[in-house]
Amino acid sequence: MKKEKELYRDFLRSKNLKLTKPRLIIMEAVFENHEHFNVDDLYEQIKKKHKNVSRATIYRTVPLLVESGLIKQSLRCESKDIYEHTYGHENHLHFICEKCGKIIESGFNDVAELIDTLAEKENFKISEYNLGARGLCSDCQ
Amino acid sequence: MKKEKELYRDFLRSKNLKLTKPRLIIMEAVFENHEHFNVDDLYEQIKKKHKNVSRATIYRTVPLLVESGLIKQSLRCESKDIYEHTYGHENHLHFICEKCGKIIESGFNDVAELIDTLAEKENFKISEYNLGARGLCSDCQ
DNA sequence: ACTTTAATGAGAATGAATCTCAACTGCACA
DNA sequence: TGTGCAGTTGAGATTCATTCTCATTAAAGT
Repeated sequence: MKKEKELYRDFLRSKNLKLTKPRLIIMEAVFENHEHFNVDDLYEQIKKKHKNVSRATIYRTVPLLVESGLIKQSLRCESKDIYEHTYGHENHLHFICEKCGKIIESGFNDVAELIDTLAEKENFKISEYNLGARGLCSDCQ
Repeated sequence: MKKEKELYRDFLRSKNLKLTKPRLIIMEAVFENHEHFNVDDLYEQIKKKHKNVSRATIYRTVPLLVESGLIKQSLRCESKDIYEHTYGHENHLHFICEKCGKIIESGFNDVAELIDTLAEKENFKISEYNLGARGLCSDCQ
């Protein structure tokens, strides 16, 4: 959590953005526990400790966290955008169960390597992988 | 187009769904040209030839086309769901340019194989791959 | 402290997707 | 070919995530 905070500070400074209370509260909430979360989750979680952080501010701050590389947009779920940590987390791919909604994370490195070579062929510079598959988990088959 | 139509017919029959005029019009529009499309594209395209196919009906019909295996949900773009053909199209992965929005399609088989083995480990039955990466295309770098 | 300028909160606005319901239409059967 | 009925449709209303507006507030350099 120490490192994340510093990275975030540096990012804001580098963009001439102010280190405001809401921005800190939101980033702390993000790193408190969630692996995957959406804006609503965040809002509810923050409301418990701090009054007066509005949804609008969360919607405005999340893209900053994405841009800073601390989180990234992940799958959509129940027609909400959902996000996941990237800092300190290995890249991984998602298997999403179509029946129970469970998300299984799996290794990644070999896949990424393969995709890198494909991207190279197209002269495409990858900034973010988006890899997964839908189907049925072992419980639901 | 012959085959698609038959598959669609069979699918509807197998589900005890009626082969109505709007359902035919929509499926014909889908297979007329688009590689990638959203509901709005479809609506505009259909309006040119046929009056009176409502958006609601398109929203109701697209999931049928998905379920029948003729199309699948693809990336989201401009906060709209977008779809792509699957019937008669090799699986592929998408490189999406974050600047100009261009979608580059690239090979797939090796990646799919790799992912299959990962899925096997988790005892997960894949029904649909979802593979891509965001970044910058050669023109936008 | 003061000033400037960006950031915030609250609620209004937007817009894709879904729902409602009266009118309509495939389609099975006579 | 006509009849009945359950599934479908069109049009507009509704929902709900996300974005916008704007008056108020608060960082941060001086």
